[in-house]
Amino acid sequence: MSRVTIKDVAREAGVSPSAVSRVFTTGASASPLTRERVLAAADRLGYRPSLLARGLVGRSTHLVTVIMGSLSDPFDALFLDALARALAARDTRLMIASTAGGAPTESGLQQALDYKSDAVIVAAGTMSLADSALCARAGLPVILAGRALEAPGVDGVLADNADGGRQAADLLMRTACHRPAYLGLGKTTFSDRERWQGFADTLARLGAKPAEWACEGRDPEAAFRAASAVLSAPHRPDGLFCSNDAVALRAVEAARALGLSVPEDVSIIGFNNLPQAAWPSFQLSTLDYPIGSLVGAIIDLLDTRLADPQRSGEVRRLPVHLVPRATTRRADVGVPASAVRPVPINPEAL
Amino acid sequence: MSRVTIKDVAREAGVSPSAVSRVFTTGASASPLTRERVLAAADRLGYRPSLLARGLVGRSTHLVTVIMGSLSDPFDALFLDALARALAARDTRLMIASTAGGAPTESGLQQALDYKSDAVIVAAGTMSLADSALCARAGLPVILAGRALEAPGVDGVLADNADGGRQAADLLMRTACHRPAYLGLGKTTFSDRERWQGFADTLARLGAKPAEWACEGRDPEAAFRAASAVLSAPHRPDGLFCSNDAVALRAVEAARALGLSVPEDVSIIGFNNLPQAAWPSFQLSTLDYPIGSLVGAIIDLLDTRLADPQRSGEVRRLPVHLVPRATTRRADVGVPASAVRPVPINPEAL
DNA sequence: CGAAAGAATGCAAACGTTTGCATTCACTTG
DNA sequence: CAAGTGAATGCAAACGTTTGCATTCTTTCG
Repeated sequence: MSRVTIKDVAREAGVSPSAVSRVFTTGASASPLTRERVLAAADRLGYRPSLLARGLVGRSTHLVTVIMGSLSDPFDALFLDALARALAARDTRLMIASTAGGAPTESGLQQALDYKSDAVIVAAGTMSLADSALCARAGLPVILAGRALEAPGVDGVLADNADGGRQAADLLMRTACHRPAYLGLGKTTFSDRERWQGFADTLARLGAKPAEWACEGRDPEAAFRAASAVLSAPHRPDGLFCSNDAVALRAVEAARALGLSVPEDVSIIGFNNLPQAAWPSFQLSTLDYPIGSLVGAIIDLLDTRLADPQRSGEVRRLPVHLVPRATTRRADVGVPASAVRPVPINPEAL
Repeated sequence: MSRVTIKDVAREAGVSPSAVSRVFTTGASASPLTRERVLAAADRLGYRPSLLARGLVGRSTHLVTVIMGSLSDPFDALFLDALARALAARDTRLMIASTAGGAPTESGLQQALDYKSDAVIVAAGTMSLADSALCARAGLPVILAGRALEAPGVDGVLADNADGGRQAADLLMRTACHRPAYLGLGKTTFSDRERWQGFADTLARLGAKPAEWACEGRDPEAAFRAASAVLSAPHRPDGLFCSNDAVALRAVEAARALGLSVPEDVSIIGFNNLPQAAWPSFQLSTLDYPIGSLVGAIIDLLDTRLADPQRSGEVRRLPVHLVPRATTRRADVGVPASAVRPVPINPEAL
C-alpha cells in the first residue's frame, strides 16, 4: 500500500539515500559495486523514483503542457498523438489543457505553471504579450504552434501559410477559375489570416479579387452551413480555397448537396492533407503540411530552448506543397484555351 | 524568476505558513480577517500553490493518466477531448500515456504511478491481472474503458456490444441480407469480440452463419484493404457489420471503388455514430454510442471509487441504439416480401 | 614514499506544501 | 464566576527526492 521510497532501497542495499539517488541519476558518481547492489535492491523492492518529489527539488519535471482546442479536427488529433509519442520517446509526459474556442489561454498557462511544466506548447487560443510576460517571469518556456507572437524568448513554428495561399491562388487561376473565394474559420484565427493574405495578395497581383467568407463557430457543422451559404450566394464562386481540410471536406459535401459538381462547377482546395483528403469519395486537392515535421520542429525548438533558456525567440516556417487531386481541374487540359486567363508563370508553383 | 511560495505570502500577510495553507484548503478553519489578509497578499504577490508539493504531501495530485492508442479514429479523439474537459471541470488534469497497437499497458501504468496519479483510465491495450495487482498494491484506482477484467476493485464501462451486434444482425436479416459478414479489428480487441459474439449468436439463432474478417493492423488504410478483400471474395457478403464507424466508412469507400452500390449490393453497418457517419456522402447506418454518457460514467465511477477505495469493482454497460441511414435498406419497403426470411420480431429492436 | 588528485560516499539542508498536536483566546453555560 | 467548548493559529514533522559540502578511500605521480 505505502510507497517504496529511496530510503527503503538504501536500507536494503546498505548504503545512504544519496548513493541510491546517484545511481538513478545519469552522470553521477557511483562505484560499480554500489550501483549493482542498489539496482538489485531496487529491483527486489520494486522501487521507482517519485517524479513528483524529483520535480519538486530538481530542475525538470519531465512534464510538458499542451494547450489544445477541440479535437474534432483530425489534424489536431493526429498532432496531439504525434506530439505525445515524440515526447514520450524523450522520456517526457504530456499534460492536456483544453481551451474553449477562442478563449484566452491563461488557465492553460496557469496549469503549466502549477505543475512546474518544463514547457508549454500553445496550439489553441490566442496568446497575449501579458501572457508571455507571465511565462517569462516564471521561467516557463513557451512554444507556439500555428501562431506567432512578437515577444522575447518565445519560440514558434508555423506552416508557410502565405505561400500555401499563393499556391492555391495560382492553381485556381491556372485552371480558369473566375470567381475565387476563401472560406475560413474567422478573423481571429492566426493561420487563417495568413492563408487569406497569401491567397488574396496573389490574386490581387493577378488582377482578381476574391470574396471572403467565414464559418460561424468552430463546430464541424458550422463549416457545412457556411459552405452551403457560400455556394448558394448570388455570385457563386467557381473556386473555393478553404482554410483547412476539415472545412474543405464539408464544402465538398455542401456542393454535392446543392447539386453542384466538383470541380466542374466549383473547384475546392483545402489545407493540411488529412488522410481523409485522399479517400476516393473526396480526392481533395490540398496543401500538404506534414505533421511529422511540425512535431519535429517543436521537439527541436524545445531541446534548444531547454539547453539555453536565455536565447532569443525563434520562429520556424515549414514549407507546404500542393497536392492536386480531383477537386480541382487539371491545369493543362480539359479547359478551353480561350477561357484561360493569361497568368504570369510562377516558377516555384507546381 | 524564482517562485513565490507560501512563506512569502505568510510573511506579506503577517501570518504563519499554516494559516495561508488553511486559507487555500477548503473546509479548514481560518478567521475572516486572516482569510482576507492572506488572499490580498497572495493576490499582490501572484501566488499559486505548487501542485507538485501539494501532491507530494497531500492525498490527491489532481492528476489522472489516460492510456490511449493512436488517435486516428475520431471516436478516440472525441473521447479524449470530452474526458479532458470533464476532468478539467472537476479541477483535475489529464496526462496522456500513448501505447502502441496492442502493446502492454505497463509503461502507461508506471507513468501513472510515477506521477502519483489519482487514477488511471485504460482506453487502449490489454490489461492483465498482474497489471491490476500492481495498481492495487500501489493504491492506484483503475478504470477500464471499452474493456473488462475480472479483478477486485477494477471498475469498467463498456458499450452493450453484444446487444449492438444483435441489433445489427436483426437489421440485416429484416432487410433480406443472405450472406452476412463481420469485419473487425482483430481477435485481440475486446469490444470487437463482444460485437462479433452478439452478431454471430443472433444470426445463429436465426439460422444464418456470418463470415468473419479482420483488418490486418490498425492503421486507417488497413481497413480499406481488408474491406476490399472482403468485398471481392468468392462468396461476396451482401451485409457487412463493421466493428466501428472508422472501419465502416472505409468499407463504404471500398465498396464504391469496386463498383458495388450500397446498400443495393451490400448493406453496411458501423458502430459509434461518428459525426462523419451522418455526412451526406456516407449516410452510414450505425449504432449510436454517445461519448457523453461514456465519459459521464467514467467520471461517476471515478468519484465513487475515490470516495471509497475499498469497494468492489463495478462494470457499467451503456446501451447503444440503432441509427438506420442509407447504407442499409429500409426494413419494411422496397424488398420483395418473398425475399424476406421470416425472422422473429424482437420488441426491443427499433 | 609522501602528497596531491580524484572518485565514492554520507550528512544535512533544501524543494513547497499539509497536517497533527499544542496553545491561545473568546465565548457560552451552569 | 469557574469551567468547559470550540474556533483560530503556530510549530514542527512529514512527503520523497536532489545536491553542495565535507570526508574518506584509492590512485597516481614526482
